[in-house]
Amino acid sequence: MGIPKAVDVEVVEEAPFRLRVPAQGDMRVDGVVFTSHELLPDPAEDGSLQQVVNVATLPGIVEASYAMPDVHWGYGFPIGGVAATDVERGGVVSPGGVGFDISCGVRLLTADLDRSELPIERVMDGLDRAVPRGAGSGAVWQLSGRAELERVLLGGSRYAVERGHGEDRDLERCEDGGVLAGADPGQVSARAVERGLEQVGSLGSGNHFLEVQAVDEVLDDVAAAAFGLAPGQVCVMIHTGSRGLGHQICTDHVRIMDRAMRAYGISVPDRQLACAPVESPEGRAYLGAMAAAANYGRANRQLLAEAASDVFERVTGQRLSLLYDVSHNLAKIEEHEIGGERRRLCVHRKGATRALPPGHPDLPPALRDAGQPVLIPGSMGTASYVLRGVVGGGAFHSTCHGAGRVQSRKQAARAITGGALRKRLEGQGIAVRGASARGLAEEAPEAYKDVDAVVAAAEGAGLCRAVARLVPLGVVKG
DNA sequence: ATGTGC
Repeated sequence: MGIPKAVDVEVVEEAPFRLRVPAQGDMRVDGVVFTSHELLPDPAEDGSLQQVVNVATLPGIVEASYAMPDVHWGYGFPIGGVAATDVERGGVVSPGGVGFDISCGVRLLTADLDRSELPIERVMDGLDRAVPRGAGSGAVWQLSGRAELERVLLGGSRYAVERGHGEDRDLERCEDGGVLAGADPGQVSARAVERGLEQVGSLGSGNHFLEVQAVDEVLDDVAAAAFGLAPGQVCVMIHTGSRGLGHQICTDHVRIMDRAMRAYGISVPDRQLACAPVESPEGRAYLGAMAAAANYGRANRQLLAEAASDVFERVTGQRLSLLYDVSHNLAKIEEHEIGGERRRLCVHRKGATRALPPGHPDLPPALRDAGQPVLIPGSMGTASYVLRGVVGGGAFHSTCHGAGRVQSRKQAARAITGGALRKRLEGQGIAVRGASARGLAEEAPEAYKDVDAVVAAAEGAGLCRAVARLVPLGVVKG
């Protein structure tokens, strides 16, 4: 990606955890970063602030080019970036604003068990056998061919439930009821299909994981009760996405848009911001393929959750119950008020989570009073969080998605060996299963920001409220 | 993130 452009931008701390970059040059709106100077990555090593500036030049962008407290350098857009464009006023959609792992997200399940009564080693041994992971193929489901894959692309978690992998209640506990509308399998290339056939129900690698966790601390009694969370309670968190299929779709459509941009008279400061009007053949094609990948990612998490639940039933006699499933890499068409008018916007969230406030009509009745659960996976061996949306929030009802990297994978692998890290985790009482030594080292906690500080910043910025802090008991990694 | 990389 090269060396970051030396940024010479004015950054104004206008409120605690709210830095503003006033529009200058080609910027159509200001940049707003919900963080402190301490959490902001060093511009000499990380290009994310420049990327916030670049995104502000996109046609049709409204309000501001936003970034969350876990912001860091990504492909075109920063990871932690939120940007909305006005569909009826030439607004664009950009695959770089979603990222390569389309619909990467998190699912949290609860067990009716206290950590003191959990036979963790036996559960971990069961999960070790039941959870396909690592690069390449190997998955819970074997699909018969393109026709069946298309049902996954159109149906998401709903199709998995129809096939007996879960129950109807699960769908109420998924963003969009488990299936994103508008999927168009016709826009998914043969190569993406080929990669997707053998990966439905697989974790992948990198920062993806399945963790057995316990509630360490309840921070909002009322919301925690509504979410079914109590101190000491055992939970399972699954963090994964759309695997090779989503990656291939992003690759394909970046190329298509890179070629098409000129015809629409669009110029961007970075080719990685390749984009096209939402209402153009290329824009619609991408959004159709993206929705297909989103549904693939949801079916993926549904199948892994069922596999984990089967293990819990065998070992403890209890199945798991779905608290919620969120995506943190997606562009969605949503209505928001801009300058006193309801507008149709294309909201890109890349490494950012939708966080609907209490009372929002899109929430299921059981969650409507408390607000949308927001699931924040911490880095390996550190805490994770459950947050909730708040009235008044900001950035089109969005908040952070995780700790956010501060070291590259290469830097992290240089700093520690996988073996040493495994020993350290086991010394902390965290069971580790099936991780490659290299993969483990790349995910060392010191390669990430402090998740407690990120959550404090998101709360301090008024984007969300913390509901519970979770700590890991065991981790399954690719 | 990714059948991991100029």
